[in-house]
Amino acid sequence: MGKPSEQRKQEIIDATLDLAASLGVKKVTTQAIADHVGIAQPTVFRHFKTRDAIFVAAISSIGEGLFRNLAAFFSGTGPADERLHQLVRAQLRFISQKRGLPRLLFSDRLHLESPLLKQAVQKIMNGYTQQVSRMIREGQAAGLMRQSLDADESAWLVAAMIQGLVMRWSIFDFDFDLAAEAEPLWGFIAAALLVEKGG
Amino acid sequence: MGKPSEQRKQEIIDATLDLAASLGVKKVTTQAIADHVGIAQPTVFRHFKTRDAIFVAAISSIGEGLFRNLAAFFSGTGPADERLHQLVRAQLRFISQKRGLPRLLFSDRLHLESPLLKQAVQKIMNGYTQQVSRMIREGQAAGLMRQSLDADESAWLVAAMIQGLVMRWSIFDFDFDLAAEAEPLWGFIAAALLVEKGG
DNA sequence: TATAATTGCAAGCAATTACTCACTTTTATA
DNA sequence: TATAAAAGTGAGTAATTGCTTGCAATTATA
Repeated sequence: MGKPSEQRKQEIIDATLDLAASLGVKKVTTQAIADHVGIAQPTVFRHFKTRDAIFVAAISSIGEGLFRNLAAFFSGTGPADERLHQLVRAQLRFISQKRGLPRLLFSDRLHLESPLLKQAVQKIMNGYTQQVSRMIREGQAAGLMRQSLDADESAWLVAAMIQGLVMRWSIFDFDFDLAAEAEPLWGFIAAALLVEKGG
Repeated sequence: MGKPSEQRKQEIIDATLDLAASLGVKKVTTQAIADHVGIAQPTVFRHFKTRDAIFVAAISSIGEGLFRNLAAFFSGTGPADERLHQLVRAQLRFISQKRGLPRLLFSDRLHLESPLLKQAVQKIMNGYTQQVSRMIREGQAAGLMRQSLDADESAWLVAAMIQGLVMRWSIFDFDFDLAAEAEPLWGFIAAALLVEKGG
């Protein structure tokens, strides 16, 4: 034994997300993590100072993965509406493979207990909506999207829809195909944002 | 002492929601509830068999309050779009006074631990979207709303937007006026749902 | 007023769990 | 190969916390 720390850290993060997905955050004890990784429980604390630090690292890990996954659409060159459509699709596909995310996102650990964790999430959400807002302004500048809607507000609402969708997915125990919701979701967003194509 | 049980039950529910709003669900211990009500901790168990039963009762209490509050808009007589607008406004106003709600809704207690609590929430969500879906179909029948959008899907997405909004409100520590978000939210929903008024 | 049910409490149990400590083994490096 | 740092462990601790129990006070009712 005695793996390099970075590797073990990632194993611990992966175990945390796996366990959160299947058992819920509360049952992700340091013992459960250790068992899942195959190390002793005190060893977990060799790699993370506290249990909360593990959750923060897990959220950050997903956040980075998300941005890596969506970067192409944020800064692509095609028309803004098509890129937004693809963004929504890619995002739901990504999240549908990360069931641990809603479990962490909707945990009460997040919602008052751990300021650090909350800050990490706030940062991700702010970064995300800024990018979407920029895309909407591009769409407006290109005459593709309604001038009447405020870009920032609309970006927040698009984000809110996705969050609400993910929340329903989690509350209903992942019992529908999240990625498949991309099309009706885009139908709604397009109806709201895009200017009517005159016949 | 020795109040009638129904009164004490309500006091316990109110205390639970108060504490959840200010401290987060995890810190709502039976001891904290007892202190807040002004009774001894074991006395709590005279009125609720388990701690979870308290949360279920609290969620149900809010659910009933919500439907009581929105019933008029669900079954009103005016045009569907105006009623939906008012519904959104009333709903956000109602929720903005119930900060304990998102704390419970986004607690990990809900998200795998307590099937009863989850069922209670699923029931409320289903009932809500059914009503909204019906309103949208009325709007479509009256020629006010786009035929191209599926009423059920749209109802879920409207609900998702509100949930996402409430979630942001909670993550950002209630630091913006939730009720004031009703107008931009309606602007977006209206753009999506309503048929363009031909000039 | 006698009786039974309800509401109340102090004390404590049993289980959980994040985290520490003393110590050994492995890995890296000079 | 000698040495130090890193990674690992078994055993244990301290704190929390949902819930039980035995008993007293209150309330309702006959």
